[in-house]
Amino acid sequence: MNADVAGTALAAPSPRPSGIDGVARRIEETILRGALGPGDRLNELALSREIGISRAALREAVRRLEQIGLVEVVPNRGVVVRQVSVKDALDLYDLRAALFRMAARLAARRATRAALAALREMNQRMRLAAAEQRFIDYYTLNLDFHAALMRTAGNPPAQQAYANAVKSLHLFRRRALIQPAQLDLSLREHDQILDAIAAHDAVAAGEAAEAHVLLGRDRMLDTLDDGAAG
Amino acid sequence: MNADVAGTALAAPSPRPSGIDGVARRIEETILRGALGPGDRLNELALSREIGISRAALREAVRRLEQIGLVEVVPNRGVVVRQVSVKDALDLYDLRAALFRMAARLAARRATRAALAALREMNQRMRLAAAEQRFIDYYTLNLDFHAALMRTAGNPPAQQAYANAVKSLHLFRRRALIQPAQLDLSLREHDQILDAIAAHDAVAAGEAAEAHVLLGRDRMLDTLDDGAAG
DNA sequence: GTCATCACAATTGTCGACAATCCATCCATG
DNA sequence: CATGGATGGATTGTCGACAATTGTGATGAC
Repeated sequence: MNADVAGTALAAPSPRPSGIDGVARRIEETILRGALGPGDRLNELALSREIGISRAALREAVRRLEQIGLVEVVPNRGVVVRQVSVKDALDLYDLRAALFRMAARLAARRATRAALAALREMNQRMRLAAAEQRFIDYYTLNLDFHAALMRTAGNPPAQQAYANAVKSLHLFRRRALIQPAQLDLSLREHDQILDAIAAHDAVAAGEAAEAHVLLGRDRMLDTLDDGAAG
Repeated sequence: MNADVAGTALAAPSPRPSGIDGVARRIEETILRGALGPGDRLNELALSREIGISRAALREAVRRLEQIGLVEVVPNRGVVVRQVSVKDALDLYDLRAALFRMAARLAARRATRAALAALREMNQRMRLAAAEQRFIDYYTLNLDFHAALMRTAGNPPAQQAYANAVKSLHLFRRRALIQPAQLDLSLREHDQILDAIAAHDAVAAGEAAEAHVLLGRDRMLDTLDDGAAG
């Protein structure tokens, strides 16, 4: 995760959907998987050679990533993977809370029985993963659950804003370190959201969803304090 | 607002902050001011010649606009100014409502006396513009008021998401047609939001802000129905 | 020994040209 | 006359090269 590691970062043979979109997604995956960490610099020439495209195409892709918030562009000095401060992370949690509340409210009105069942099943799989201490699976399933709920809301711009916020939060250093005891809390909060949606209670669903994200923020802050204190 | 008008659309001598950012903003202004309307095609060669830059630079700028949601890119077929359907507009209103609620809640806790005073003054100027039937001024001031409140919340990613939603809504055909009688309602809703912020009542401020946007959505829908009926 | 100046290497910004694709038109054929 | 395919123009996709800027290291003056 040192600076200027572009030369070795992109070895993974992702299926590459051609075009700028595919290139952008490929760099995005590389950043999100941690091969390129916050603060790392993106050398345009090296990166383009690595991927096998021209600099012009690479630059177009990078502009998209800039708008998403994954990288910062300093004129005449290049692009670096964005550094997400604690303040930034808190802002992103607040944003996520607002969007998730909105989605839950809409889902309470719009969710089909099939969509609700799918959400319930995802939550069950999360519960299983937690019980078996498969924390990485739990983490992935958790992302999927939230994304699925956002999709159920049927509001594409909100869905995209939420997805962008999640991506930026990936760049926050001190994530992970989930404390197993807290997984049960989180799962029960999911149940509350789903129960409210099943009852078509938009207000309750919204409040539960908002609270869930904000409690997640608090749990993140706790691990931060622990890390600083111990 | 016909198709393929790129050749004459950008005559306005905007102050051009150099770099991709300036180019993107310039095209954005052109679209938002209506010189390029929804569905219009952007000819890369003509546009780049018009602005006085190369196609490569233009394409980088356009990629940003795509991520914002102002244009759609169809592979091998070019970019067109996005068409915002009624469904899209409703989604954007819902998104705005959620973000505006969040901002008002935060502002109730964070707003300084000076910021609140500034918001109050903007609202007064809106009242004056409404009284004098300067509807265009009113419209601009209204945008400024909302943007200022979002800024006061101190949450940059939310602020940007809100700004993007507003820009996309500009592309919605049937906006404008504000009915003067509704301006008073909107102004009083602003007062309610500001009163709640002044009282540091986050819950009331949030509810008032959310209601304000959703009522604005309803008012927009009314003019739509009128237009269809009459 | 410290600081200012200058030249060089590295990287980004910009550009024009070539290749690939799409669309409209025209022509041949049933 | 309708339909399918070929052809040409126009537009987008991609690329490599050149110009401009920045950072770095060496050199010299105080």
